[in-house]
Amino acid sequence: MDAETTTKPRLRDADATRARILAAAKKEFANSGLGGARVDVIADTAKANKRMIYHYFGSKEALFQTVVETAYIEFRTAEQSLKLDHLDPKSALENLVRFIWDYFLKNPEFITLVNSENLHKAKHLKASEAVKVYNRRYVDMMAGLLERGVKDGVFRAGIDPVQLNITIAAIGYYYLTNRYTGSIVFERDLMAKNALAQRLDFNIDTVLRLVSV
Amino acid sequence: MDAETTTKPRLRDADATRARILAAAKKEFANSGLGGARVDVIADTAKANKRMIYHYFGSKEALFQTVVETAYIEFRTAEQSLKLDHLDPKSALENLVRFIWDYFLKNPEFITLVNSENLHKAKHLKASEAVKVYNRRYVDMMAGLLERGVKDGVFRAGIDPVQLNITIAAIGYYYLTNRYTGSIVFERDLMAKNALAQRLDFNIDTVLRLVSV
DNA sequence: AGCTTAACGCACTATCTGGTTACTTCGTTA
DNA sequence: TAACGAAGTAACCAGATAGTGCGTTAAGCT
Repeated sequence: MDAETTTKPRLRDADATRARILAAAKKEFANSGLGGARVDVIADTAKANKRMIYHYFGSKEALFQTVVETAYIEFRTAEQSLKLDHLDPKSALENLVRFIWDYFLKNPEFITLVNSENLHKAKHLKASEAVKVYNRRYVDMMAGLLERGVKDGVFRAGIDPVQLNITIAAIGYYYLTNRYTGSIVFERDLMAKNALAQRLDFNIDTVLRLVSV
Repeated sequence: MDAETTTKPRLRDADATRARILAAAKKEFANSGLGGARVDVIADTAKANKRMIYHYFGSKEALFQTVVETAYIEFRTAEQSLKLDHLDPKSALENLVRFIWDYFLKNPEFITLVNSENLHKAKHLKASEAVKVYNRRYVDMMAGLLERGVKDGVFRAGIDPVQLNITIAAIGYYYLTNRYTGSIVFERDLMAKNALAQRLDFNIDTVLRLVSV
């Protein structure tokens, strides 16, 4: 009837239903972990029937696997969209630290999903070749950035890009994943606006001191 | 009959049973998270009856709470046993980084328990006053160490001891908690002996560069 | 020895939960 | 427009799971 231009609200839309289930699953798995998540809750949240979950994904664990893999690829894709080549090495590195911090902050589910996956010894991620490919590209980018900095005389030589990469993620990730216990033991609100800004500054400083000559 | 000198294997020993349950629970919660842990498994592992768990701890969640609180206090207690006062500030800091790394490495359950507790927004740790007290003492120690370094002219002034503390934990914790996904995406065995040694060196370097004048 | 208290364990249940069966309804196309 | 496959649903099931009722027996005390 009407052309493809108008978005007709289809009563039956496989892609849309699948996407709703995936989004609901991401939320539920992030909130409760694999063991704590409830398939019925996912179905309800997705406004779908539980049968549909098994129709599209096969099992609870297969659904979890898809969620985790998707989350990883989304992260690396976002990272790839960063254009750092035209910046001087120091600014580029600072932007990278800032980007990763912001991503973790705005996507708290990502962190909890990664934690869950590691609790299960990464058995759901093992299959994925896509993740490796994305990551290789990312490590190469980091290596190139370091090299450029050395050539410019602003970075010291001999830094392992993987170690640096892990450290950049670590100083943001740890702070945010442990925000609840952290806020208790340190008796300050780690998620207060100024606390977050202060932490980001500290992290940028840490990384720049680490690579400087 | 025989004196208290000989350790008689008592058939009924409340403390021993309680301790066995606690140890089993720690293991099970660390392996499977709160949602994935099974009370029956804990009872079996503890060679106790499930009834005993409810007798001593009341509920699965109360047991989890005890496990988490105990793990925290054990960590801070071990930390306190470090004697750093007689060392020059740099060596003291290096020893601290080394200690925390070793502790995380040798107590992997600690990390997974903290992750689980944060997944649940630290609702089980909220009550505990003991944890706060231990932590205050620790932060004070760190502040004193920094101050001493400044006075000696080896550390720069103005470093927030809490931020530094978080960073020291972060660069070890993140590497170890994400060892499984990390080993996949970076395509190297992060837990290999030389990889671990390399990481510790990198971390010590990171911290010393961070505090140096 | 007798008595009281607390450790201990069997066997049970109400409920939950992942997964399925059997069926209906919509959309597309021959 | 008939008909066929795909999308969708409700009701159901078997096994799992947190939690208990109640009886038994060891340990300590007098």
